[in-house]
Amino acid sequence: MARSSFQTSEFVRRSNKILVCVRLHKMTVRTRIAPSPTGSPHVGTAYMALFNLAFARKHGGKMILRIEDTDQSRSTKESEDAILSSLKWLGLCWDEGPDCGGEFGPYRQSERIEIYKEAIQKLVDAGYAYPCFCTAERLNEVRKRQIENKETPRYDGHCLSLSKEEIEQKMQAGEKYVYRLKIPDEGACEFEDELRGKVSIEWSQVDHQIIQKSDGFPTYHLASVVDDYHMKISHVIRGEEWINSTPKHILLYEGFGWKPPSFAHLPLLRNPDKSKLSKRKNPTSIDYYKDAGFIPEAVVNYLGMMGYTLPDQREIFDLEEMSESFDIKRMSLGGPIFDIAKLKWLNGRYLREKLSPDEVLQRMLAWKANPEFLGKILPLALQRLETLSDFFPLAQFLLNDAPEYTIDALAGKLEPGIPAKLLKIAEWELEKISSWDRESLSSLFQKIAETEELKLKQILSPFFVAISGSTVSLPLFDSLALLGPDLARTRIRIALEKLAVEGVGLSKKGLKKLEKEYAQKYGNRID
RNA sequence: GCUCGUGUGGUGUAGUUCGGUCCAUCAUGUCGCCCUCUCGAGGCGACGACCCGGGUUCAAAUCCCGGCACGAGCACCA
Repeated sequence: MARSSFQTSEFVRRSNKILVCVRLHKMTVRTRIAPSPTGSPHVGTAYMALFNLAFARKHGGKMILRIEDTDQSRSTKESEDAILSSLKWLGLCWDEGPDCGGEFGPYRQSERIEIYKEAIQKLVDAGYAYPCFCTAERLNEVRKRQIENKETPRYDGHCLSLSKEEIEQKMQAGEKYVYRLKIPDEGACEFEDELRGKVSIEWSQVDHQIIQKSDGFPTYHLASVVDDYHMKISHVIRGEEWINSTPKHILLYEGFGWKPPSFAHLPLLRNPDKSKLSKRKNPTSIDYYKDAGFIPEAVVNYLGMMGYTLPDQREIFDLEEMSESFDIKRMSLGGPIFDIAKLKWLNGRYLREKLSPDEVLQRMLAWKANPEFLGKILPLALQRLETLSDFFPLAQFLLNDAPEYTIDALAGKLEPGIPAKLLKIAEWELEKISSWDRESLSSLFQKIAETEELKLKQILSPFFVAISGSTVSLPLFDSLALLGPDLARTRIRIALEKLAVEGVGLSKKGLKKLEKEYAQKYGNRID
């Protein structure tokens, strides 16, 4: 009896060991998120991070964070820092990354340039890539003609016919060039998507993608494939927006002679009008949700229920609970609409069910009810105080999500249409400022006043209302500075929407006209 | 425009793999009622959906075909 049970357990032990070996050897799950540090931390990044994490955790694997900063003109260190700290705030933590290192670093693409150079040479040698000397003018012309002929715009392979001598000559002459991926002339690329099954895309639809820019930096496609391979990524879980370029990636793996990872393309978060979530229509910055008083647990929980349900349909869960039973096949494929009303409900439940009153108090203190923040408001309010009790009513708009006001207050005494125009211009101009402080904000509005040939005082009234809810309030520029870019922008957007529903906003035509006028007076927009 | 992807109430979803147990689940939202000093929270209830048209079948949300709608991609951006 004792002996046989010993044998049994010995057998189980041994076969477990074998199983574990097989898993470790073949199946070590490694997923990644690869944000590009070109703006404020996006909820979509958090969404992808959450599912990559849940998948990795479920399979006892790791998630890697890699910074994709190959666009040197747009990438900033501030943005990188902001993204890392926002993800940390949410509690979505990575096992390897630029801040904590790891076995397969560096984790910032700008620090891996040599690896890509070598990789591209390998591709050229293998006949998968070639140099291209075409000018932007020629490319534009080709594209124009193709669109006229209703074809998918695509490089025509012009430089493919260059001889070795011609190439050498051009390079020696110092002509600018890029490297392109050579796409097969016919057939289709078929690949397996973990969620959607077989996907087939004709090669004729795929462009001869530039894989190295003329500044010597690789593009996303090349860099991410090379890094995913070197970082031993087993499962690429990313947004649906990448499906159409997956053939390029598969071809790159083939060119290198590497085995591609599995791919899973998740649906994209949507605006209420079903378009891809964008800051024009919805707050997309993680910082907005933090500033507006949401707590990280609720935000993560909410993102988790976008497209996913636990097997028992429970709605309140954390990352750990989600990971335990996580099955990527349970994802819904329709793009979920990011519904702030439901997020608020969920956040409320966390506040009253998951946290104790004392914990809620601590959160509030850490959030804005602290000496530092209130201390910054006080100097602005002081001249306006007669009693201590005057303070909070004055400061209210700096502590709440958004103020309330009437459309009449917003429209003010300005001519109809002017408030909307000013708000829109400011929205665009605010995208351009490099640092969000009193000085920059002040000069921004001075500039608008000058350009629009109005007095500063005149243009400011709609902003006072949009930001504070009243024309009688604390100084605007200081208030904006304290509010931060995300809350401020959202308030301007809300004001614009209010004007639009009242019929005194910008019509489609008006907006087009304003866009042109803006480009002329203020230069190009950044979106 | 071309290509790919996706379609269950206003919104998030279960059910679709292997057709019946689905005159379709749960939640949110809106409205109403109860509780309560008000409001809120909580409880209860109502409203509201299988994109459309064919086909297969005794039986279709589920399988097949054809439409339609929506989204994404089509950059020296990622």
